[in-house]
Amino acid sequence: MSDIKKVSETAGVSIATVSRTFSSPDIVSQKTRAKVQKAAKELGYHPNSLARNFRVQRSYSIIALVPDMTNPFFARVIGGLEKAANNRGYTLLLGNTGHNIEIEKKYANLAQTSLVDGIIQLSAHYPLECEPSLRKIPLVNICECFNEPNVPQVIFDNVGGARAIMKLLLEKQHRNIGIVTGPNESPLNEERIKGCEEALYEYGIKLDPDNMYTGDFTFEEGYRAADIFLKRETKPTAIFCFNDEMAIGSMKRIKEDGLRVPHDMSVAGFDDIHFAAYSDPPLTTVAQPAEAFGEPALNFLCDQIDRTRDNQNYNAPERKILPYELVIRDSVATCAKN
Amino acid sequence: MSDIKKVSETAGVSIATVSRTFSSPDIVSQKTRAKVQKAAKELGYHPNSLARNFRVQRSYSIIALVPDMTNPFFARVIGGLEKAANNRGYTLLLGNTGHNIEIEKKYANLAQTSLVDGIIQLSAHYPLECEPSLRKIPLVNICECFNEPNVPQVIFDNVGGARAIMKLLLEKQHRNIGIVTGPNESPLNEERIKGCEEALYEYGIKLDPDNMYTGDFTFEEGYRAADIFLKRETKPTAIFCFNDEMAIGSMKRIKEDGLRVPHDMSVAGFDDIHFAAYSDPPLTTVAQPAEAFGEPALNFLCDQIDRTRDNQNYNAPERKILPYELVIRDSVATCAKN
DNA sequence: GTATTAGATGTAATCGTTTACATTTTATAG
DNA sequence: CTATAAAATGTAAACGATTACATCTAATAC
Repeated sequence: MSDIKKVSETAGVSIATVSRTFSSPDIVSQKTRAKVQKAAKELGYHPNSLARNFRVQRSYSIIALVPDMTNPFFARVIGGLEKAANNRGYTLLLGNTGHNIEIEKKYANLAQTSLVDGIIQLSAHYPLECEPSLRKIPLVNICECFNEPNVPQVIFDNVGGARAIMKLLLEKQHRNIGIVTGPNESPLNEERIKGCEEALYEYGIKLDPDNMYTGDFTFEEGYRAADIFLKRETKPTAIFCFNDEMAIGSMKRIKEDGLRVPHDMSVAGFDDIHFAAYSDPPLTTVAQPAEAFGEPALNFLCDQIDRTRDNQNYNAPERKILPYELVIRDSVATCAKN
Repeated sequence: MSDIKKVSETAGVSIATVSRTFSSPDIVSQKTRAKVQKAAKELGYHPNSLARNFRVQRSYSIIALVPDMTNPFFARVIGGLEKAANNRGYTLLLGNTGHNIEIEKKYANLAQTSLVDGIIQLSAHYPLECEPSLRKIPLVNICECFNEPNVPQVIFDNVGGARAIMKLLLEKQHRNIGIVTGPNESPLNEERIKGCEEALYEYGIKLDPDNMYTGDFTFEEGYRAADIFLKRETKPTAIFCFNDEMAIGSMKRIKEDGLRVPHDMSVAGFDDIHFAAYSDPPLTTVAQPAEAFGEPALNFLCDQIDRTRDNQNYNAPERKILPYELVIRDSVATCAKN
């Protein structure tokens, strides 16, 4: 590989000029710029980013800590992040943590060794092991959020979404609704439960813990939840799953009993994954604007990165809430029993 | 941020010793190592990877150029790549190209600026724009491959997989089989077509172009293909789609006509995405060992990286073929017509 | 014409490590 | 105990760019 020096020699200018024609072309004259570019082309020269990043002490890359890339929802979120990152001249690294806290630390460590300029955490816990006092690494939390001062969040309106779809079920006369939640710990889960409560409250109904099954967002758990509900003396007339995968799993189980969705039992999901339009029947669900996390997340993160470099003290923590959208397809019908 | 010098001062050793306790701890004595680690901890020191990578002239990261991360099959491939990369101390960057050749070039350019040590290309064309003579960048091609000398490939046994599932259909007495292919240009597509031909040949049947529909691997195109086949005077008794998404799209369309899968029409897919077990009916398909691409891909790539650094001339190009596996579920039945 | 200024280029220090080589310390053999 | 080898540590030169500052050139004003 040829370096800046070789180019400067064959172009007959100083290395500073070569550097400038690549990093701030506007301040070098037309004529010299042409000379340098010609020489660079001849020699097959490309500025060495390793050297550049080292010199300016930033990597122009950020990492997203994603619990499960295989999850279609996260895949969409990542798409949005990537686009937003590229718009700002950052490259996006992905850390697939598999919910494993050790792997997550390993990735977060890239920030401490200056390999990435900031972190976007998609799970609900603080990813760095260092003391709070040393927490100087730009970080934003999206999707599922922990509550830590100074960490900006961009979250989805989970309570609104859950409330809306629950109200839809209630409007369709369902009164015995099975709810398949995610794992207990997650705030996201609590918010969706809160949304359910609010909707039920409007109809004068209390949330019945017996009607709740704690799943884990997989097909398999949706299947299992339906299995349990179906074995009850008084089956629910509708099942609301906290994500689409579980809803599809539930439908599979329901259909195995010869029951029809939605005529015999309604099913609602959450997320609106691509597949939701192709399940049988197509799933009624609430759409999260997965791609929309990108822009605000990068706004927050770039702000922090710039502030950190300028040694400014941080502003008040910020938070952006993304709106939901109800997607009505064919898996919910008016309750037959009433 | 504290640097190596500060640590060396507070530990009372030279910077070389500090460097060594982090990069090759075995060659520094127990006692000094402890001193250094203590000092580092006190100061919150983490070695600056930017500096390190610059010094050793490698980034320990590689990039995978993936056409569509949202595609569940690629998501699995990426998972396997990531694991293999991590095992070798590399971090995996992802470039989501969206089939866009400009974006792809942009990502590939990271290699020319030394930001990544190598490239794993998941599509069937050469990603670098430089002259063949300058092609010194470690590169391996997986999944869908172009044929370029000196670029190792790891591919899936597409002809074997297609032949096997086609033979299954033929064994079940199907003689009029609709085939939904991917876009024409791709080698992968040609291979699967070849597999179909081979199976048909064994039964003395010629591949009939009229029974082929050129799709694009989306649900929507599968749906459209089935729509066309269903409108024929003599409908096929089975449809074989070159991926699961299209198969699921086909099933949706077939069921809309009140036809049952597989009793009235059989459907077979390709890939065995997670969803294939949860479609209605569960899909008979051929499993590609998506995660298995990772290991051989990284073997090839690391070989190249090391050879390039040692200035060795390249070996003969290599190629690894991954075996298929038939996954028999409920979407294929014996042909009713015969 | 000269004085003044803006624009273009050059010089050289610097970023934080690694590592070849030199030196010192420690262990082993006699 | 000394001689020798091995192990541990130190010294200092890289790696390839950026950039503050100095210098030179060209443009403008008078």
